[in-house]
Order: sequence, then structure tokens, then C-alpha cells
Amino acid sequence: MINITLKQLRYFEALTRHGHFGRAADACSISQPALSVQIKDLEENLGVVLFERSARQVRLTGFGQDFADRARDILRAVDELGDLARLAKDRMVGRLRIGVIPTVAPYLLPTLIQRLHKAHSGLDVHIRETMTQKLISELLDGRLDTAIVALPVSEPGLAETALFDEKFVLVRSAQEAAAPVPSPEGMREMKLLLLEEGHCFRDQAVSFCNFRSTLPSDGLDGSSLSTLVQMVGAGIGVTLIPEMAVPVETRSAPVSLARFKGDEPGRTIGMVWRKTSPLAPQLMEIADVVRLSAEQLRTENQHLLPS
Amino acid sequence: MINITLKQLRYFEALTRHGHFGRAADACSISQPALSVQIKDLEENLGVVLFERSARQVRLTGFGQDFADRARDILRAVDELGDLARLAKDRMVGRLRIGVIPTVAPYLLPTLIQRLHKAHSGLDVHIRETMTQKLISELLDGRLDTAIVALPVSEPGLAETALFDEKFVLVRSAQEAAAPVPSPEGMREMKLLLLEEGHCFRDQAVSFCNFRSTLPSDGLDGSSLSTLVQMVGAGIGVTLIPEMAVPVETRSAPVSLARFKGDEPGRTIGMVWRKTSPLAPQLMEIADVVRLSAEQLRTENQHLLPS
DNA sequence: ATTGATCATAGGAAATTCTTATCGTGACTA
DNA sequence: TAGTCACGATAAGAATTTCCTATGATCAAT
Repeated sequence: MINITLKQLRYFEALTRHGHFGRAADACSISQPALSVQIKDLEENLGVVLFERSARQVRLTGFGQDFADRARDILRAVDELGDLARLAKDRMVGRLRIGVIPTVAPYLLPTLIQRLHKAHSGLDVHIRETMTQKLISELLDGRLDTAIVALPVSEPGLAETALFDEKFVLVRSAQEAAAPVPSPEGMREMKLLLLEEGHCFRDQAVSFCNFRSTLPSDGLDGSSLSTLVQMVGAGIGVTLIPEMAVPVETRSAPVSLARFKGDEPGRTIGMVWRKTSPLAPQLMEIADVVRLSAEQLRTENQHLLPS
Repeated sequence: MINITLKQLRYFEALTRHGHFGRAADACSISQPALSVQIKDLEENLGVVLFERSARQVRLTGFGQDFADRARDILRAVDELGDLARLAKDRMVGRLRIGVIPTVAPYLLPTLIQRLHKAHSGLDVHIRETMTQKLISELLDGRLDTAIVALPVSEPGLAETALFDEKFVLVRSAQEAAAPVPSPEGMREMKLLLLEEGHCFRDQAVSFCNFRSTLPSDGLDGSSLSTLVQMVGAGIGVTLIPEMAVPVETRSAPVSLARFKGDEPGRTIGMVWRKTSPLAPQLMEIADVVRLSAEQLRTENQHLLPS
């Protein structure tokens, strides 16, 4: 059992337009017998005669008419398939699903989305905000195209690229502004407010203070940096926040900021994707946009950071 | 520049369904490398990667998703093309354009159309009623599929088959019913009412009476048999009508009917079509339906005819 | 009847598609 | 950490399809 081919439909369509085997063959850049054979094959496959051949002219049969209408639709749809690909190849286009950790998302996204939209307007950006572990799992599952997380991730299936580094700054109540900045060891004497389990930023803060193990939850873990800063403002304790969060989070709470002396705590934010992802080239471009966004944020808010 | 093929779309579609080259290849009854190559060709033709291959699984890219939706539509349309042909091949189906001369149409068509509809309900019958000359020309132009006319036609490009013979009967006013039936020569003494120029039935009537040439129009030519019979009823003259017209035309006029003695005038009605028409087999079947219709009319109306 | 135009057919060349065999790469296991 | 397995890619030759050139057949017009 042979099958209809697009070639046959193309030749058929040409023949309907020219009503003449020789001229239709020319239009298809093939010899007249090649066209004759393909039309014959098509008719035999279908079991129906499509053309009435007379010495004078080649005419569609009634069935041929109906057939031609549908065939044209199909050829058009196939051409559109090619057009679609040609567009997708040149411009960056289509859905892009980005995952971002919660300690980055609120500060980076406004700028980033604006820039992405400006640079690649064909892009349909979807944002997913959750913790690293979930992002990685969704990435590996193919439910995300890339994720912005703290490095290192060291997951075998993923490729990563660094985006920017940022320090953590100490947040104390406004009254403590003049007190000396504690050393990491000194931190252990203070009431340190942390994010809930699962946030990588919590682990980084804990690790900086050289706590032996994860602290038992005391029921005061905050669900966001914003919450932590509000708590600090209320005099409940101290906390760390990444530089990027400073402009937003310290605006509305009576807190003071301080840099650590010596070996400052900090983190590297990077982008990860599946090593097998065909989007890799595009994602490298996206990474550049993220770097520019981070740079912009840093320069815009330089003056708000402690010196 | 190579082209997308339906084969590639079929393989592609199978791969989207199975997400596994080996199983998709099985489903297509080909080897795995054959499928690999075709998918690769497709991707190269498009210039876009459709699948993300990892050790674990084969997943569609975002573009691949869009592509798959359209590809499926195309494959469905092509299959429907095949279905359409399969239907058209078995049953008699589609448009059928029949031309019929005016001295047959009103009497034959009611029965014929009913029978056609019963025998081939898929048939979309179009009727064109006009004089032989126009019918033949439209037939040759491809604007009709077949025509029912008086034979012979003897047009080189047309095939013909006889359908039925019928005699012409004399129509006189009711008062003349008892008068002897005239011979053809005797007809010349009478006021013979004829159809307009162009009707083959006019020529046949004239020829029966052995008139030398076409008579000069006296402004009384009728545009239909119905008109002629009405005129006879009004006492203006006599006329001939084919047997088939008797039941309809003599119902409402005070006329009498008579058969001619000896060599009765008559005609053969037949069907013609282009020798090149692929519908020829179907048309032979249609011709059978016409014969049955004529037979039915004859038996139904036997009692109305003069003996 | 001859010629010209047109589509069909035939045979061998060219291109393509397929199969088998094999490689390379990850991922799981012992 | 090496071994094994699963899976897709690649290679080479065979099989199939498609195409071209040459020629045949038909029909209409001269």
C-alpha cells in the first residue's frame, strides 16, 4: 500500500493551475513524464480519476475539484510550517519558562522582565518563583527551561553559568546603628533571624556564622526577607540580607545596615539549564540580559548600600 | 533545498507520541536508524531543533510543540483526502450535471430525479434544460457531464447510447376526432403548429411532413409543446407531440389524439457524454436509470395513448 | 494522409530511503 | 569505579523510488 506524498500534491496542484502536463512540469522543474507518472500514481493510490485528459485539454473531474480545494489547504499549511520555523530560527521567540529563587525574584524581576521584553519582544516569558530544590526538579522534568539560583548547583544533568556576585549585609535595629560590627563568631551571641527551611539563603547565612548544624526551628523563621526585616525593625533580632534586597526591604522599616569586616559573606547567583537543552544558545543570550539587569540595579542603588 | 515530506511528518508525529526512537520506529514499521535520519533531516530542513534528546527521554522543544499541533492537523487532512477518495470510489457520489432538451425534460424529469435519488442518494443532481445545440456545446466545454437529447448527435468527441424510442401523435381539436388521419402529404394542407427554431423536435416534425425547407416563421411558433396544444385546443391548427408528452399536455385542453397510419413518425432519445469522460462507467448506470424511468412512464400512461 | 501537439510508456541513470552493524554516551549496579 | 545496559547517532551497502531521455499512441487540424 503506497501513500500520498506531498510531492504528488504539489504536482497535482500545478497541473490544476496549468491544465497542461508539459507546462505544469516546467513549473515544477521536472520532465513531463515525471509529472505524468506521479499524477498516475496519485490517481491509482486514490482509486479515483482526478483529470479528464482529452487531446485538447486537461480538465479536473468533479471529484478532482473537491480534492484540489483540500490539497491546496494542505500545501498552504505545510508552507506555513516552514514559515513558522524560519521565524523561530531567526528571532528569539516563543515560550520561555524561567524559575527564580524567592530571595532574588522580587528584586531582579521587574528590571529583568522589562529588559527581556525590550530585547526579545517575541518572547513569552513565564516566571516560576520557588526554592532551589523544586526549581531543579522541575527543570530536570522539563517543566522549566532555565532557573536563576545560587551557585553551585552541581547537578550532573545541568549546565550552569555565573550571573553576578553579591555580598550579604547585616540588618540591625536603627538603635544599634553605632554598635561595632560583630565577627562571624560574634553573631552566635545574637538572635539571628532566618528564613524557613529549604531556602538556600538560610543555609548560606547559617554557614557564615559557623553554626555546627542547622538550628532547630524556633517558630520564628520568616517566609520572606521582607518579614525578617520587619521583625528586625520591631527589635526581635538581627538578620542578613543580600545587597540586592536592600533598596526594597529597608525602605519601610527602622533598621540600620552594616557591612561585615574582612571576609564578607556573599553568594554567587547563576543560571542553570539542562545540558541537553536546544535552547542553550538562546539561554546564553538571556544570561547576558540578566547580567545587565543586575548591573543596572547595582549602579542605581549604589548610594543606598553601606560603605 | 530539500523539502518537508509527509513521511517525515508521520515519523515525527509517532515520535511525539512515543517519546522514544525505538518504539516510534516500531510503530512506523521501520528501523530505528531510519527514523533517526528522517527526524534529523526534518530538523535540518527547518533549521530548528524539534526534540531534546537526553539519555532518559526524548522531549519536544517549545517550538516542537507548536509544530506538532500543526503537523497533526496536516496529517489528519491528508487522511481525510484518502477517505474522501475511498467514498467517491465505491458509491456514486458528487455533482452530476445533466442537460435535457425541453421536449423531454418536463415529462421525464419528475420520475427520473426521483429514481436517481433513490438509487444513488449521494448524487448531487444539477439539471440544465435547453436546446440540443447549447447542450452539446456546454458538454464539450465541460460545463455538463452528460445530456439527454434526440439521436443521432454524431459529434466526434461524444459517445452516445440510446435510451428509448417514441412515436409522435397527431393533436387535433376535439371536433376533428372523427376525421380520417391524414397522410404525411395530407399534413401539408393543414395549419401545422411548430416549436420555435432550434428545437430538434421542430425539425423532426417538419421532416416527417416532407416540407422542402424550414418554413418561414409566421409568428405563431410556440415556445413549448404546452403552448402548441393550447393553440390546437383553441382551433388554430394541428400539431404533433411525442408520446411522452401526452399525459401532461392533453389533460387541460379540448383536443383529440390520433396515431398515424403506416410509417409512424418518431424519434430516438439518447444520452451523450464526452468520450474522454472518466464518469463513463457511472453514466452507463445513469442511462439504465433513465431507461427504467421511461419504461415506467410508458406503462403508467399506456391507457391515455390512442390505439 | 500528414503533421503537430499532447500525454503515456519504457529502460536505464540518479537520488533517496532503508536495513544491518557498530559506535558513543549516559545512567544504573555491583 | 568498573561493568553493563539502554538508547540514539553514524556508516555502508542494498533496495526502492524518482527522474530523464527516447519513443509510442492518440487526436485534431491541415
